[in-house]
Amino acid sequence: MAHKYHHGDLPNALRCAAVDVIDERGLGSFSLREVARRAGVSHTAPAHHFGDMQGLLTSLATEGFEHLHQVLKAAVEGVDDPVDRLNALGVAYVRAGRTHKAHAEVMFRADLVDGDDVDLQTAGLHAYGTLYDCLIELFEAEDIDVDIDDATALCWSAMQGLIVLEPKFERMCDLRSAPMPPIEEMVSKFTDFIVNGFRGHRRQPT
Amino acid sequence: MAHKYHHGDLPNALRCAAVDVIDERGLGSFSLREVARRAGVSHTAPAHHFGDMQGLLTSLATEGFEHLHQVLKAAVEGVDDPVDRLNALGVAYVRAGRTHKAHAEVMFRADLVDGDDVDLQTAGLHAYGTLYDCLIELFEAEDIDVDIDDATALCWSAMQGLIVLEPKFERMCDLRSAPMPPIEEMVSKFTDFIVNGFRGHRRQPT
DNA sequence: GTTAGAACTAGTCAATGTCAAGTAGACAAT
DNA sequence: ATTGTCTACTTGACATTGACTAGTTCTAAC
Repeated sequence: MAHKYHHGDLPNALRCAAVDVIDERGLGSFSLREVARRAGVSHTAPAHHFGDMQGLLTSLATEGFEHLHQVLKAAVEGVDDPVDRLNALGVAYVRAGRTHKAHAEVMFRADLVDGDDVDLQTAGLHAYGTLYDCLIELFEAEDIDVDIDDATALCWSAMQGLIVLEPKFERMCDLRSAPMPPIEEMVSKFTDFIVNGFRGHRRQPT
Repeated sequence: MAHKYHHGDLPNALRCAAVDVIDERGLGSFSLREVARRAGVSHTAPAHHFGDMQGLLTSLATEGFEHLHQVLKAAVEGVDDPVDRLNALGVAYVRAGRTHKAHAEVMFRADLVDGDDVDLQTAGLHAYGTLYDCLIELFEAEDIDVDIDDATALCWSAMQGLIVLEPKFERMCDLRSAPMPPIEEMVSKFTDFIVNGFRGHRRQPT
């Protein structure tokens, strides 16, 4: 027979199916049963592995953060200048949000995921750490006296806001029939402004 | 009898009920029927005024933007210094997000609202304009040469990101048992960094 | 008073998340 | 080989949901 009773790695298959469903129909009309259907299992199979819908989506969000962490690590590799590194992180971040739209949509949706999930937290912390470390290096290199947590928060907020608000910005540009610059360009501008802002807090002004 | 057949202003009553439902049960388990129940009308009454769920939520989002516009206008009133004005806008923005949590949750959810809705667009544009105008004044006052749309995008993104990511930041602080500063303080820090960043693009350096 | 139409209700339908109960296979102990 | 006990699933049922169709009730213009 074609189908084994034991699937092999159903949790992963369900995650993939979930990504497909979100990509095709959007999170608004996401359905556990549709996910099960695509994975070729019964409609209650997902519950067995993830408990409920929140469990599946939390697992997806965790996967998203883990992937983000990898992407961010890869982005700074081989880049020496701290500012370039920061910019590379920003670009990688928004690109990850684009290439993994389904994951990105879920990752910061407090109403859909279980924020207390330990795996989710550690995965998020790892991604956070990459940015955090990058800023430490930058501040040491340029002798900047800014609280790292504040700086990390600003950088992350700006990138996250950019991703969320991009459709709105695009509309604003359309209304004035001005073309919206590619998002990577926006990231570079943001990075430039923010780094400039940090430089206002140098210990010994040049 | 106590109830008139015609409600008087059912659309408004439904919006209020919707806010209550979102506040109490969250957007995840939001239900049109529950809204109707709370408003004391049949389960199909909302459809008559808003078409469908997306219609109701779009109306809520529009209301949110209109309120935000009022709040932002009020925040800058009587504040003369452009930087103080920008800071006041930021504080008002995050406070509006807190005091009107239900609206804020809906306003930027592309999957729940109809982005093509004209009322929603104009309401959003008005709120955007307040920030836009504030930055124009700032740049004129300080002779800064930065594209206003880029600047607006950065300010808005940072504030929006702060609201969305605040729970995450709080968790990061908890994990190191460091207290999270009040969000208004974060806004002021962000504003400071960002304005500093803009100042790096003065036409005639001081 | 009649009538047109707006405001709202009632009933129905397929679809969904979750729960309870059952079944199929793996695997170790006897 | 058989038993027993896991895990990995399935089947069936239930209440709830959004949306649709077809009515019903009230308002107001004439």
